[in-house]
Amino acid sequence: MPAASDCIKMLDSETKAVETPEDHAEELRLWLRLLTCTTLIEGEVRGRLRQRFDVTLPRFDLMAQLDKAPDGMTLSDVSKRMMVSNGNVTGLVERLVESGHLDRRTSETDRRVQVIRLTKLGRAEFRRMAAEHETWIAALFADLTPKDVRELMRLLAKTKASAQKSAARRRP
Amino acid sequence: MPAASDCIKMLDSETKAVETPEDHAEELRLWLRLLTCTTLIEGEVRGRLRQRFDVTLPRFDLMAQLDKAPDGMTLSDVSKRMMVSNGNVTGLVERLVESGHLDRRTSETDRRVQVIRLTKLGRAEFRRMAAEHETWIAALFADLTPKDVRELMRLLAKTKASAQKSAARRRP
DNA sequence: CAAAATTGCTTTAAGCCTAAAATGATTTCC
DNA sequence: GGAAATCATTTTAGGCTTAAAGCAATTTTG
Repeated sequence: MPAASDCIKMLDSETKAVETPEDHAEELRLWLRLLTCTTLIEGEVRGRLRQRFDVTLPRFDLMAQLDKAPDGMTLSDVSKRMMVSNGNVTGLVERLVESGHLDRRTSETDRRVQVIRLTKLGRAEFRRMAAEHETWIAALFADLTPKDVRELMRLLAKTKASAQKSAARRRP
Repeated sequence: MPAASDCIKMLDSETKAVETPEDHAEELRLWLRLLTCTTLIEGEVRGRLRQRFDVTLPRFDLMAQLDKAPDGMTLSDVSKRMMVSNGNVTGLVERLVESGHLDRRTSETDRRVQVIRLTKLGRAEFRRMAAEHETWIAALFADLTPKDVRELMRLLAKTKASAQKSAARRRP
């Protein structure tokens, strides 16, 4: 019985627009599971950063971006990389400059642009946190074999590409 | 050269505590990719919910939980399911009761407990949104084959279990 | 039974986040 | 050269989020 109805559905979808709504329950379940995994790990990391270093996850993330860019980044760059809104970055940077972790200066060539860098203090603190952070992540993924990790990387790359394509179709 | 140092490292890790910090760059990259995928999809869903239905993602998520529980849930249940703080749920529920989507009543048997349900309006609106939501998710995952989906489900289940185990070790 | 602990929820303070509008600087294009 | 468009950032308004403290109601325990 299920096999038969499947066949009919497939035939329909190969010929013409299907009236019966397609079943996408599997994709939905996949999305919820993906979200659960991320929320779980993110919450754990957030809590540990607060406990151990009294720092928030967004601040850590921002410093991580800057650590990879010794020559600094513009706010727009950061915003794109972190996939958050522009206004969000403004506030985060404000607080991190205030606390002495970031250095912010206006570009010489374009007075619209702000370039931000880690200060010596900021870099030192970030490195200290990052080292520990890496062990937390390793522990959280500890039960995955190297093969699992590779396979997940591959499938998530495919997922990212698929999602980007779909998102781009609406925002060209 | 890299092979030799790998051997040394492996020997070390099989015999005694290693002085040299282990390399967990792969797990770190995996985590970042997982986070990217989730952020990407979540942002897309958030934007569409706002555009099409003028509703926020947290509200939609809360209604989704209640739609699966016709007899209602307590705030604690919701909080656990959604993996958010208690105080967060209080505010969300307040606004959804206000807008007529939720019904909230104090339990007969335990006056600490609040039971919330979808109203007729809430359920109708949610169903309408959920139907469309499902097609968005399907589109975002469209390039994955059924086999990819199955494999991702499996690996994410393993990831979730691993993360839960690791998280539980620190919060028993 | 009454003190102590737990449970369910709310409040508070601080910060995060978005979308949209506003501001100011730079380019583009007649 | 100057109007128009674009770009980088900030501001605004509203909502989300957390951790921690607080308040009742209930359960546990001596």
